[in-house]
Amino acid sequence: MPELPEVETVVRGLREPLVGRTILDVWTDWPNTLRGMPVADFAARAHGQAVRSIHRRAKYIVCTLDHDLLVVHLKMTGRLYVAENDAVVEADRWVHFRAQLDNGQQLRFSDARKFGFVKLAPNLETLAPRLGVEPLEDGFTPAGFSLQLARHRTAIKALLLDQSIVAGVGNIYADEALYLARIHPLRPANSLSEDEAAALHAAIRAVLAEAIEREGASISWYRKPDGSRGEAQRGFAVYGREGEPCLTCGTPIEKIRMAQRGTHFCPNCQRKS
DNA sequence: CGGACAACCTGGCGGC
DNA sequence: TGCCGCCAGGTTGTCC
Repeated sequence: MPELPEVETVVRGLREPLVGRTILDVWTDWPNTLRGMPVADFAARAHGQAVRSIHRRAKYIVCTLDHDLLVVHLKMTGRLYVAENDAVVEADRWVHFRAQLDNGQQLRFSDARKFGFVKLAPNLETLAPRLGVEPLEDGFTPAGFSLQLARHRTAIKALLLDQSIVAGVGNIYADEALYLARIHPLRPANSLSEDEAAALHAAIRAVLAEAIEREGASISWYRKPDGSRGEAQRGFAVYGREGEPCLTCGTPIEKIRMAQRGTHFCPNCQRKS
């Protein structure tokens, strides 16, 4: 579910209720949510640590505690939110982790598919050693991106999904960015001209920034921490629009399978050559 | 290095 | 209604 804009929206929504709070205890009903750390060890280590700050790196939610990082990955169906101790919300149906806070509230992690995780770690590098550049930060430049593309002959869509190149782009925004840049998803990365690389660089930034403004895309599972839906799906030009007319030329949008992922594009606007 | 594919899991949906 | 197969926004590891 969540790609960079969704994770960013969650982080922004949790900052106010979470920063400054102290963790007292934790609970889980699905131990693998903690990926190997016994819940008793997790609880003992987290106990008494305050949340100093919260930020996003790629699709990871990173809470800086006094002595550790609390790292959450939502994967496909994860939701993270803060609720009053006795409050019952819809997402609780799939809740697998709770952290008791010092103010009568709880941080809850809900995850229908159980792909996501909550970990305590000294740093993010150990957990995710090869994350690429943040696409919305200054380090992401047209020239640098062009150099990266030149080093790979794999399909450009597959490269956009590779978190070690650009971190945070997922299946939806890869399709949307390629459409905006008018580049066919099957084009070998090293076949893009400098102009095309620059156009794709700009398109990645544009689709991500717009989706953040719309507070993420609620196609199925994603919700903001307050339980409401994002609106970014309203801006999609190709994702989920198979057979519908291209917004530019009217040609029906095609859906193909590549890198095991659904891939949407306009066969007229996005040429192979 | 790259591509294919399985694994991790469950829910929702379309088809019959 | 019920059952079945298929699909899903992510990441990692293995095999060839």
